[in-house]
Amino acid sequence: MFQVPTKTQYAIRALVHLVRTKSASVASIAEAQRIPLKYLEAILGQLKSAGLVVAVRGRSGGYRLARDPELILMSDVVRATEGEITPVGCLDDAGFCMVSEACLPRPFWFGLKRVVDAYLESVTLAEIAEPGFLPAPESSQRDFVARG
Amino acid sequence: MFQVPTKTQYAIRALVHLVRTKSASVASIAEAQRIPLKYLEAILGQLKSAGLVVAVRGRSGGYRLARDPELILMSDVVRATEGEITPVGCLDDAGFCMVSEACLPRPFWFGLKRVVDAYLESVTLAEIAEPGFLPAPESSQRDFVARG
DNA sequence: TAAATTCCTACTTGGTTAGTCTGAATATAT
DNA sequence: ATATATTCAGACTAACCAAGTAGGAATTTA
Repeated sequence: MFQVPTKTQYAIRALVHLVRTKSASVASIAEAQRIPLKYLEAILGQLKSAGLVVAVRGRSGGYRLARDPELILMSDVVRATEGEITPVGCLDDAGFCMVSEACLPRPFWFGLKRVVDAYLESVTLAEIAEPGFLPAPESSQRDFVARG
Repeated sequence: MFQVPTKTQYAIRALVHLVRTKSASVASIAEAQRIPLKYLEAILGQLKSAGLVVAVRGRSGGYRLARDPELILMSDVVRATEGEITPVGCLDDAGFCMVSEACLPRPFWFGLKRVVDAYLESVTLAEIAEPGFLPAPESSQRDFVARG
């Protein structure tokens, strides 16, 4: 569960690379990060469409970040490669599950979405690119749900 | 991203059903929860292997919870249907990504795993089966990561 | 002994992910 | 100018996995 697609992993690695090199061609990123060249081309295209990177075409062109990495949230990146986070369909559509007990689980899924979203919004690209970044040792998630 | 497989959704719905009915046949659960019969059979088999439910074979048999729903964590359920939560392969194997900057993102993924795990462990089946269950309105996830 | 049930194994099917291929458009270095 | 290095675009393919089916065997009770 929660297997993150390689596309997103590649995207993040590429962006981290750009944090450190300022500017780089697809080929150089692909080699340094061992990402299939043509695949990475497509991925950077998506990141460009999402406004996270800027491309310079032609000889001695390449990619660079569209803004400071402190201003790029990981939620931005994930949204760029995969769209919104919706653990379960019934968070959008209001079909069967609204009616019966079948959708008692709905608030639970919604809580999961909130927790994941909050985490992704709490981390910036700049932080990831910094070698010292570490998750905190201990804390209970318990406070993030209220009982009815 | 984070699309939860229907198998897991079905598993949870089935378990919630068992919280409320005490005991039920696959057929009755399948009908009430609109889950494909044969598929649900397989799913309940997994839940049984995981020790979450108990089966009674033969006529007037069925399934019931193996223990009180207060003692069943949602992490138990998810683990039963999908195994461990590993957003990214390199959280297990220590290959390429350990070496170079390629795996600067690793702590980030680890943090995600921790956040999700913590949430799933913070909610019990009993709570989900209760109509009043609701995620809390506001709180920052920021406290769950430390900067290096 | 018939009916209702769990259990087991194999199969099918559709969609998604991951990646390739070919080549066009564009800009620069020389 | 022209060769070269790059981004860009779209179709295509292969492999995998989720989702669900099919058929029947094993088991227990009414």
